[in-house]
Amino acid sequence: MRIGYPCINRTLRCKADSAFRLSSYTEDRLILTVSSNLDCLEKILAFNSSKGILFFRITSDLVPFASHPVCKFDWQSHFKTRFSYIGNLIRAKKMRISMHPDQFTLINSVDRSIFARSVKELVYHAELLDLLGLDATAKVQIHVGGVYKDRPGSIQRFIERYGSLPEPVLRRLVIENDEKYPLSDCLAINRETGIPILFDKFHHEISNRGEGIPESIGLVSDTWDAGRDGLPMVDYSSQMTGERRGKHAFSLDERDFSTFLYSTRGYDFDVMLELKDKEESAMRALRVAFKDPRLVAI
DNA sequence: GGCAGTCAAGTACGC
DNA sequence: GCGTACTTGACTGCC
Repeated sequence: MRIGYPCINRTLRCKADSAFRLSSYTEDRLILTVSSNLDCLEKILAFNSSKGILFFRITSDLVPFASHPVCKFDWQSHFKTRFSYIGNLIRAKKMRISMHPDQFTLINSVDRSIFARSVKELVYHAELLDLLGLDATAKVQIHVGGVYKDRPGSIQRFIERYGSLPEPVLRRLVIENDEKYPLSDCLAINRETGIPILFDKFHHEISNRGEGIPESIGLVSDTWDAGRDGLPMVDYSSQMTGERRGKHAFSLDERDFSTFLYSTRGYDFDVMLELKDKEESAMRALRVAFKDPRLVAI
């Protein structure tokens, strides 16, 4: 088990997700921004490694507009050495990496042009992880997509479109249960496609068909090929008290996390903490999990 | 230098 | 049909 957090580090005074407006796009601006983002990514990874945080989600903004038609620049070749260097660092420290394209990436959109743009976006994510030299255990997670007032039809469209995705995307893509498509739907999609399921504990608590947390972890674990995909990934958050249902908590609820660790003790997986205070919660989670035999030691 | 409007992309929901 | 949440900051133009 590795423990991690997504995209942003609040301790270090640097950002790996600096971006700029489309209207101010120039090749020079892109090079400057990506260069600075990569420097910061390296600093974050070094920080994480020193704290025993071995799981990290790299921001989709690392290369702004990478999948947009405005970007004609061969950033892949230009930054090849930098990517390779950072990838070596990740592998040397035995860190796990994921990425999460945002809500605009939709495999099952009824609009084919949205699907086409989504494929470009997925290819960008896969290329980035390829440039880092990471194997297929580095995953790209997405949601199943929209419902479009026809759940069975939208699931079927996902399955059909999935089959047409390029191989570099297929080897990394995983789906995540959410309010719209709970675990049972994801499992049905897995049976047709073989796509691994990333279990989101928080979304599962909001939308489920009565499956308990340990049972669910067991079910999703079977969708990951240990040799190729690595350990299952799990997104962890809890409800912010007194807020709208579905709002992520600001910080780790140590008691809830401790209960979660205990109840899932029969399974091994990597945990991504989706909490606002990022590395702060990750470091607290590591202290909570200190004696857990699953924890990967640094 | 500071302020406030605005920012690539989509869906779903409430009014 | 429109505004807003999702999620959040920070870019950018303007004073």
